[in-house]
Amino acid sequence: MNMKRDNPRFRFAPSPTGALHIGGARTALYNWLAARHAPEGRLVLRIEDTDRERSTTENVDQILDAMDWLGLSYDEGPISQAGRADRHAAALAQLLEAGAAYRDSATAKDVEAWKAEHGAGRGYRGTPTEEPGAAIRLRVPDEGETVVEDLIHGSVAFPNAAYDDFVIARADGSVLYNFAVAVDDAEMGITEVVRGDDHLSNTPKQLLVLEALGHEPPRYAHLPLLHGPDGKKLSKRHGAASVQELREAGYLPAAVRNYLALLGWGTDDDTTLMSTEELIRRFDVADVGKAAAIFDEKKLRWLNGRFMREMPLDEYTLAVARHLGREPDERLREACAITQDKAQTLAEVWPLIRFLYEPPVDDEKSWKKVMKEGAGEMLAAAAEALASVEPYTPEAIEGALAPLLERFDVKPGRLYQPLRVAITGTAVSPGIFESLAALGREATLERVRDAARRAP
RNA sequence: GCCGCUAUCGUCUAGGGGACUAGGACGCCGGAUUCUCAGUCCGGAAACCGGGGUUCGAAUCCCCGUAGCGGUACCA
Repeated sequence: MNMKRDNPRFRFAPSPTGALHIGGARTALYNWLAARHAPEGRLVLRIEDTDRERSTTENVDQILDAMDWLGLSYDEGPISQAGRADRHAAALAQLLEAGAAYRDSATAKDVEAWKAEHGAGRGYRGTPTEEPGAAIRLRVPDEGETVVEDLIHGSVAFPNAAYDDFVIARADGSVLYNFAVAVDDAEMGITEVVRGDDHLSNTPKQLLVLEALGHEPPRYAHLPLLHGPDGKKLSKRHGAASVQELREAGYLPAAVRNYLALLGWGTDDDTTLMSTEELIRRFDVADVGKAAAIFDEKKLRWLNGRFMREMPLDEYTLAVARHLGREPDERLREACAITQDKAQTLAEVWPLIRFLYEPPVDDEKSWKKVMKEGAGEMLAAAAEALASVEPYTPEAIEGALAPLLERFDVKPGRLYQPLRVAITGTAVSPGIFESLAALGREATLERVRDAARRAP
């Protein structure tokens, strides 16, 4: 935030109607970065669960799990909005008492009829009633406009006349979103509201509630939305749409934070690769752009690869182990060592090291492609060389194999590709000398001799 | 329909009246690294939505249009 407040209080307020998707994750990230950037910033997590039909505890757990995996901590909460019903009821009573809100038994059809009569541009104005089955509406002025001072969009004015006297509480007394949000933000001392652009048009309503209640409004920043590759709103159709899916796809939390931060926000010097510390240091909500961004997994993959390559081997091994659901032992560490500069996601590691754990399964296409006439003879010779090489290291192995190239008068690929297929079953693997060494002499000889017998 | 937001390479963006022959990154294409794939390095193609203004000068300011998106629920 550009204007420094002493103790800015941010909030992330997801509704638990599904898993935390990428757009929500970015909103959470921006709030977190801004809160951590400010000297005494605090972040409150509030669960907007006033829609009891769609809100489930499973979804709440998923959101908490996603926040945890992303490394986004919060200072207060999670606070259930539904759990604050008594506070909402009190605020409601206050407005009813003051005449700022009233009971109205109008149905959706009635509102429609009213508009047909008064014009589509006029907001609905109801008639107070004492009937029991009536909802509660807020009185909206007919004149003037409500102005949202937005950190990203500047001043945005909305004509009051265009807004209905909107329903703030159901007939049963339970409150609705725009009312609950305004009350909670005010009573929880929220000073900075950073949320998606889809709430910009809702903000005047919340401002009206705040004003009726006599509360100071928080500062607002509405973030541009995230879209899928087709330009439409992001959804399951677009591949990895939830945080959990990102994790399963093998992305690193730090890379996801970096990528998400860059979606809608950039640095003046075009820095792309940033540690989370640097993100916190440089992030400013006021610098966020105005246009919706498209989530492009290709760039995330690249960024993720960069993070994977820069990790210390132990950390990298641990990340791979957790992704595979294994214990990080010495064998895995060795396997990771020869793949670290090849994979872009954790999910790509296993196919590269699988041959160290399981017998090779011949990929027919690879076999046919590399096992040309004479391959069997070369493999047999290679086995012989490998049987006696000492020590059994990548360097020594290379030294023992190189003379065969001259002896058979072939290019390196003619020898190394058959060897690769012999030990891994496929034509793609980490470096051949590293792979032979990692496999170990015994297993190597067994596989190479077996291939030598079967090759032409 | 009404109210509102947005608009620079395919994508993320820099730029905020002259420094723009519009910069960077991903992706793409080509080359190098002669063990595969990847990685890495080098090079290349690629954009100011359209039309009017304002101004000596507009990607930048204003208006109109177009397109996309959001809101318009007793959803959040």
